[in-house]
Amino acid sequence: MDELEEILLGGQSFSWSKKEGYYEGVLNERVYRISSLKDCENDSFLRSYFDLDYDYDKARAEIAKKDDLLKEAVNKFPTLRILRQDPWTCVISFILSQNNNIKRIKQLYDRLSENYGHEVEKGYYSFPTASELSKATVEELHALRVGFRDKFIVDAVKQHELFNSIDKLPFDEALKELQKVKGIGLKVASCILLFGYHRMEAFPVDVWIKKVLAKYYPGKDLSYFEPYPALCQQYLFSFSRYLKLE
DNA sequence: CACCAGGCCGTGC
DNA sequence: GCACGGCATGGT
Repeated sequence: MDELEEILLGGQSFSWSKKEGYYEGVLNERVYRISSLKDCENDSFLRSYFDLDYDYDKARAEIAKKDDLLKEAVNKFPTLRILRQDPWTCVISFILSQNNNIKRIKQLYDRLSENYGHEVEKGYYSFPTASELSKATVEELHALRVGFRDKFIVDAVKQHELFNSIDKLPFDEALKELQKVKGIGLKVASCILLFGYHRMEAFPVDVWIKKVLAKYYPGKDLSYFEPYPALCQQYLFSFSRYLKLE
């Protein structure tokens, strides 16, 4: 595994595809092709996107001191970072994510891009904006195989202005506000706040996190993971999947 | 054929 | 407030 694989294909973004020796993704109205974090240092968009100005080494060192499991997780995924993604893209991506797997979420993400986004390079389509997705009907979305999530996407589009006010809200209020949209519950709202608004207080609890908490942290309060809840969560998520916890 | 995946909604208590 | 069944789809 190279240093980008878990960051780009591990379930926080669905914008990227692995090619021979590099990754490519449509972001910022263009196609990016990168093979290492070093490729991102001199591009202002990618520098922010990969959160390159944050001291992950310091955070990792402190997290590794908490317990042996986190130490193993940090060592297994030494370059894992939290991406700073576009909020709207995260809203729809994580609505698609419910009761779904990463591979199929990516398929649906690409299908929405090809059908409602616009071409930025021959054969490459941007993820649709709220305005572009407003053209989609429940029936059309269902025909693209999004399943029961069809009406959730339509509701998110209808309430898209709500996502402009999230940044100003305290964390708990932002969580509540996002859940006014059908199909956004606590977990999806947490993912949107973390990956779309870079709210590092978030601690999304999905089936993998549930397994790792039950097995290794029974009865523990989430405050145990302070002051790096989101990062601890992300390391544990990746490690839980790596271990294939039952 | 089951069972599962970065869960949520509606219902019933 | 909490427990439960149902839900579209495709992979294993």
